[in-house]
Amino acid sequence: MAREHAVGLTVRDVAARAGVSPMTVSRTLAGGKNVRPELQQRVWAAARDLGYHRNENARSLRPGQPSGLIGIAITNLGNPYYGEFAIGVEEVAAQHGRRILLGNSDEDQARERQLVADFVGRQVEGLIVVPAAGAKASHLSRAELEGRPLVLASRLVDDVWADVVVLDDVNGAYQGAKHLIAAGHRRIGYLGNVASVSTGQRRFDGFCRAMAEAGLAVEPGYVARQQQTAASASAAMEQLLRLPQPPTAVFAANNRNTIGALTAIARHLDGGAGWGPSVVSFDTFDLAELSPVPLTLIAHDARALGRKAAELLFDRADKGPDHPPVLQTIPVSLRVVRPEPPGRIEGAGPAT
Amino acid sequence: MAREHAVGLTVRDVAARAGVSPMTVSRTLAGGKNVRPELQQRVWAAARDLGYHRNENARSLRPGQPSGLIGIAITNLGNPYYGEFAIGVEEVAAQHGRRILLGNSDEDQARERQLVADFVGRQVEGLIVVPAAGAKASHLSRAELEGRPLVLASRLVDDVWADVVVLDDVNGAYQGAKHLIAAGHRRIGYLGNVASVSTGQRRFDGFCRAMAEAGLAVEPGYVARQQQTAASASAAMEQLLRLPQPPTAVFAANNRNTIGALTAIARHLDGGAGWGPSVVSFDTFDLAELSPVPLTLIAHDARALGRKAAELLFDRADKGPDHPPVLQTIPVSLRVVRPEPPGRIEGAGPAT
DNA sequence: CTGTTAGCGCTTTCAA
DNA sequence: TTGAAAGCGCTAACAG
Repeated sequence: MAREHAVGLTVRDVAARAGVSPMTVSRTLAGGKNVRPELQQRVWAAARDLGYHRNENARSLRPGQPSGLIGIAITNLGNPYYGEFAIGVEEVAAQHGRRILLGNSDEDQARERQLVADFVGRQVEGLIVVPAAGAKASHLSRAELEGRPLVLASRLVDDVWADVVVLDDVNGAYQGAKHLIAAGHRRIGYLGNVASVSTGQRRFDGFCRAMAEAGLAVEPGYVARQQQTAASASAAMEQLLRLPQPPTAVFAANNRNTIGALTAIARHLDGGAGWGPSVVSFDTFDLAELSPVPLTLIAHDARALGRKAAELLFDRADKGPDHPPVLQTIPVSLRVVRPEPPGRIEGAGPAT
Repeated sequence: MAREHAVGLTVRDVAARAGVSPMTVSRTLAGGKNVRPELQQRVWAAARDLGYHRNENARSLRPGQPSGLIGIAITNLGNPYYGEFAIGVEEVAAQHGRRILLGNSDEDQARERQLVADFVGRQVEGLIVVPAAGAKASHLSRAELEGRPLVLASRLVDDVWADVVVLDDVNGAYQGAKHLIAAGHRRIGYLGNVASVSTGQRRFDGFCRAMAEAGLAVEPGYVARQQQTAASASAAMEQLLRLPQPPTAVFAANNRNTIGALTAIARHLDGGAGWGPSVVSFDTFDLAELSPVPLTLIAHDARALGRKAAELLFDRADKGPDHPPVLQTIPVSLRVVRPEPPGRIEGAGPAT
């Protein structure tokens, strides 16, 4: 228990204490292959007494030795969706004995580029990137990554050679829009992400497909696709509510847009309006049950997305870099939180 | 532009290409002190053409060289509160050119211990830890950390020599409870965290103080302090609602408990009950505006908490390890989201 | 201003 | 089964 203010201990310190050579210490700590059990005991005891921690950086300096690090770049950790995603990655990484190097790109390409470069400099064994809006392939090329495996998560980027795991965006949005149409809605608004984010485009595509199949036009005046925050989504929703003929339902393409929409709708109702539009939301979120209007979620498991991303990374390490890229899709499912009351739509609309 | 599948490039490769010595490359990349501008140009060009990334691990191997890494252990990244916290830390760390090594302890002491040990092995320059429930001082001792600075965030741990940044838990809870009492409430329930988490204890203390000052007893039947998840909080709230004399108001000591409580209350109201208890919530959360009952938040800035934690860490690096530990408090403030209608309490309670 | 030498902590040879 | 030597990529310290 003579654990002093230990700093800068090395294998040699442990070796000296155990009365063996540094190599015996190294071998023991690496698993003990070809080391007499008795010596192993001595080494472990010495390491414990001294409070020795193997220097992982020095260890990975040797070529062929893995660094044990995985780099993750996320656009917005404050979004619980990405928080769950990160947990999923971390879970699988920890199972494989790897640690997470985390960066928040804040939806900024320059920052993302910087993060990726730094991850490479730190010898990460692989990268998992949720690409920022408008991110290009250049800083994600194989050359730039020095051959390290890359997994794109949640969002796609053109012309990048990488494994990809995304939600079933197109189909999910299609199902969600169909759900509204089947309930009788004809005037349907759309609140979504910028098109430079692949989910923004894919979900809008699914929405449009359902509308087209039903013979409904996607009115530009009902579409707002620039909202990255709940606050701006709330403002966009208010615009829709102020229209002479507001939509009877709204498709919100992610949790920030849904939260903004519901906030605006609640304010609207508190203001005395007796009526508010139904909502379909891509993504789940807390307190969905409190929705004052009919609400259906396009639900999915963000943690599973993170787990799958990490699994793809480790799979790639096994398969080698030359197998063709994999594209995995995480399923989504409709979850009706507050059903549409019968006959609601016929009488829908603002009091005139 | 001859950027090939570059892997394992070293200063020597760059030096060869630039026609200089490795030291000139090193000096240039380190800022260019005492290197002729012309040579610097050549070096940068060579590095760019080759796609060279400096090996940060090798760089930090040299004693005195900082690793550029900060370790963070968080209990639950999926909680947006901690997501915001992590962003705050990352922001400040990035400003200082440091990168984040992140681990999710999942409220598990063993996992936290493992994370901390690994962070030390990776030569982090400092650690920021949100201690898991019941975490003890042993694995956070100065010896165990080999003298690295430690900041405890959000929660306290006894007998740990570390800087600390916490929310103003006691006073916040006190103000929140007083707010309910001032509104006329006498039967007040409490939903909170386990006492082995310092916030759980501190917030309960503040609550009790306000109750005592008002001459009100804290009825054990109205107190539930074992909920770590929204689901269990919801169940606890249902219990309270089923009491013959349910509380007219509830103090929820964190966001998970509030979300559970509001969910249960909403279900209760949907079930036809005309009445539900008022709520005061420690922590903010999305969609608070949708609360069906009077709601006041004890609000604070989780990102600021993260920023402050990182600042304390860098301050400590300047001040040296022997200055006495600092305890910083992040202020909180009451925010009325849905006010108490006048005369509500007199008639409160279940229909009999 | 530039280059050479040496060594950070660890582990892969290779020899005993 | 154990140890000695060498070297991973980088940069202080010291020449030149």
